Amino acid sequence: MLLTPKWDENGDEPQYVQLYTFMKNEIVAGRLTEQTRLPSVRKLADLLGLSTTPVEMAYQQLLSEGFIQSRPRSGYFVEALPDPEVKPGIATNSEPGQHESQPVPSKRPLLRDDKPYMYDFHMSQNDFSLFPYTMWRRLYNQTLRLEQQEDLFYGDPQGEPGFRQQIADYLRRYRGVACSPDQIVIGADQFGLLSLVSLMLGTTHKHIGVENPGYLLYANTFRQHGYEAVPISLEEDGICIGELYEINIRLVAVSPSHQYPRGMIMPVSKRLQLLEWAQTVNGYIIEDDYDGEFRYHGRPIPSLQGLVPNSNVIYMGGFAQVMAPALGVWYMVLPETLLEVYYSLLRETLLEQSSSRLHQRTLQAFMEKGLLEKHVRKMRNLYRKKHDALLAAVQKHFGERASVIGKDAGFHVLLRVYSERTEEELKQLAIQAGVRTSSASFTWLLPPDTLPKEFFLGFSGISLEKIDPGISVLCRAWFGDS
Amino acid sequence: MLLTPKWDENGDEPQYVQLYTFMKNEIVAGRLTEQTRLPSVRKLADLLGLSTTPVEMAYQQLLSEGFIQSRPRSGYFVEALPDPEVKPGIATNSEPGQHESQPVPSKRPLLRDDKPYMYDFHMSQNDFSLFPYTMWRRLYNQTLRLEQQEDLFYGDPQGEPGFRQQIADYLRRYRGVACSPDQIVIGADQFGLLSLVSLMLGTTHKHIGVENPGYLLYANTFRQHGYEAVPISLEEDGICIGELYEINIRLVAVSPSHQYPRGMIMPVSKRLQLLEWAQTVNGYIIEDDYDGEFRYHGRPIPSLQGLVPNSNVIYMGGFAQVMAPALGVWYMVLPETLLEVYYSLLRETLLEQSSSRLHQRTLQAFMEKGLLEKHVRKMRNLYRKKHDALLAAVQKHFGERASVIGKDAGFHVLLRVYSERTEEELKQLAIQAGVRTSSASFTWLLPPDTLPKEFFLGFSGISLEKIDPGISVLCRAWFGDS
DNA sequence: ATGGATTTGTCCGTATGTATG
DNA sequence: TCATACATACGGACAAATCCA
Repeated sequence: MLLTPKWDENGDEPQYVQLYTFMKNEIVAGRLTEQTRLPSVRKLADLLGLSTTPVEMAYQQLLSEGFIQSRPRSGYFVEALPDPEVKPGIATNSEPGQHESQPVPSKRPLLRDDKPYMYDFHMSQNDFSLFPYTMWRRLYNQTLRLEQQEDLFYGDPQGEPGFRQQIADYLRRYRGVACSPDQIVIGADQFGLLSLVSLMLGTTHKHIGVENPGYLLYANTFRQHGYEAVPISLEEDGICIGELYEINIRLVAVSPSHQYPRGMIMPVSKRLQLLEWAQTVNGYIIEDDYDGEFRYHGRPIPSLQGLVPNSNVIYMGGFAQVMAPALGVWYMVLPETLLEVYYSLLRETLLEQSSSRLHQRTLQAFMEKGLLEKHVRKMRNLYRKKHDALLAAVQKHFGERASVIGKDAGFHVLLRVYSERTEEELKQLAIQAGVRTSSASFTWLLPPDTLPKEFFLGFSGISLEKIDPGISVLCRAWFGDS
Repeated sequence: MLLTPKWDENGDEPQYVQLYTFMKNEIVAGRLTEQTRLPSVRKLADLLGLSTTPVEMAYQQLLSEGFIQSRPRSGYFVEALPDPEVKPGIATNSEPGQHESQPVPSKRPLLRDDKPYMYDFHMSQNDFSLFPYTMWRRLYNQTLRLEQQEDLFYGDPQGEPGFRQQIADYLRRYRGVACSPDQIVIGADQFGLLSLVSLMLGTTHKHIGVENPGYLLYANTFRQHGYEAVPISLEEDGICIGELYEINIRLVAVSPSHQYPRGMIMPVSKRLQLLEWAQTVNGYIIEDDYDGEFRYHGRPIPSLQGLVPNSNVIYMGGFAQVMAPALGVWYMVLPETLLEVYYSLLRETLLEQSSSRLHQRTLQAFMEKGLLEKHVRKMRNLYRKKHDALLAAVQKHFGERASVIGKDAGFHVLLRVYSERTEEELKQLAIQAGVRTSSASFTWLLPPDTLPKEFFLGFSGISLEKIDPGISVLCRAWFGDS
């Protein structure tokens, strides 16, 4: 609109004439509409790299021809177009291609189902009612100061050192992770961190074992980087170690503390077997611990990573669940054996840190004041209430017609429904009743012959009061009046 | 520290004894230092999933043995360790592995040269003295509100729609880029965005042409994803089109508006030839426009992308230069023909947005108020002053002994030095004189037989007053008293 | 709401290249 | 060849309007 793509540098047309013609066309074509303020003489001159004179002359010309109006010391404004009846040529000309600058309706496919539901049991929402808004604002504002100008520049590509120190301390205390700050790598998203892992490990074997069913991000991400994703069966106590030995892989992703989506805990005996497998094949284990802090009854489950010192475990965590996804702060803990590989990747690629330095510093301050610990406890208590309410509601309304899988932790349970209806029928009935609950079938990388009818019931996002009525409505939709 | 990795679940040791032993060891080993406050009885019990009783018993035991001290209604605090002379066993034992929680000196290689220099002509610093601190804080605080809780959740994986609209408008006006918001993809870093491009285009040809010399990030990133990076010669007016036809490639990365590092502008004729090449081989052009806003004399150079409608150009830009790198907001503009590929990548991989949603929203508000335009002009004026001062200083001190390459735009110029000394000597002399100026030799993917002695002189980061003395010092270091 | 900083239309002195006499 | 006039462009200056703390 303002920056004319073509400009006759030293040709015959004087600059002010070119400018005048360009702006006249913009107005006639309707791209500059009535009452629109033109850029000030000085601004446009500056933008175009000219002196004010040609701009002024162009504006004067437009002014004298009545295309624009001058409000002294306020600006130039586009006049209403001359009446079409008087100049029919312009009117017909301006019809087809007008308003090119209007937003075009998006052709992008809907990736998230954002329809409003009366009862939203989405599998992993957050409840932000307890988010420490004022404290976060205060700490952010303290981070962003003139006196600390350098904090606005690029930070450590691995993540802010002080922040990594805080995370190392936190992980040691609350998740039993044994690591130094040097082993921690910050990133803005899971995909990015996993991509780094795939680059670090991809020189030899390009296979990754994943839990089936499980969190599909691992399979998807590594596939994008040329890996083959091998589904590994899930037993009652976690991934099947036997299969790991049968197949020629050296990398596996697991969620031992709270399996996604089925919620099982891998017992210590199996954990030791898994670590032994990694040592035997000289391979690596990716430990997904995205909800490790959120265990509601019984003892928290320490990480696999800290069970045996210096084991080949890559631990993945982040602040999306404990704080907010919008901050964009995730991390991973690399085993010592991968540090050199990581450093050479840094050197070769000149990687920048993707996670905002300001948010890293703010989180660091938040943790240094011991506020994270406090906030996690608050959130856990809140989610525990919801969790308990959900279980009570399911028991009350469904009784023997459904059973709950994977309780006591995380942000959802699975509801196994004993119904004659097909999964698709159940889905539709839920939608019609205004209840959001997605089927767990998409978590299978390789679906079994008969899919169990299991549905996600997320409890973290929905408000406490809506849980019981929501479950009641869902039960009635599926089983008629109860 | 607090969460014991090993816990004898139902073994012989009572819980309080395990806890007592654990904490005693922590204190003796020095991991819990004097005057550190222990977690409160209730908190620790909650954390461990126990009742308060065993925790209280453990603390009582520690108290009675003098390891900790109780301050009623205040907390338990670690006492000073018993005197080593009295208990020599502990002292000797605590020497080697003590203070495990202390920050370990990093083994990571120095990636950025962060030594303090008296005169810092780093090639691409920012001057944050004019950063709109208060306005940014205000807008950020307005973005982060209880009433807009949802903004804390995951956002649109492509980037916030309203923000993309603002970027589209901005690019059209100030860079001559023609695009709809649908074509814009937000990301937190260049590497991540380029990785997406490499995944989108990597199904067929895995080759990328890059300017030689040029910005090595393109070669490095695509190499990591299995591409071969082919150096293409640089002519006086930009990349050599002839070579593109000779080699079997279908992807090239260029910086037409201000070539990095040599600062040349690709003339319109060559731009059209380049676009024609892309059409002929059915390939793509990556246009790097990271400093397109910063042209100091003469007219701004409109983007290659907007020269011909619907051309196969991927435009790359970001807010690191115009605002601050620490925000972590970059973007690219995809051609229409790549949108479907991008969408299926989104669907398959379940990509999350990496750039912080809060910063996107804040930037959006900033742009909606027209403040970005204002800020860019301010920064450009500031950098122009520095640019002009640098050129004057070089002329004044070096005279005929050096010439300047690539002026009038960006954040650096190249100084070609006519000296008998080797590059390494010049480097060392500059360092000894307290002047930071890196050689341009690293920008060659494939160095020529004789490397010209060219040095980066960045002017954006250094303060205006230091420019002339800095150049003076540098000249004297290299040529003796002048 | 109120004062100070910034922005804005307008005006003016000057410089340069070209055409004219 | 020289002086003059004109069109075009540059860089400031002024005072009112507007924005912002």
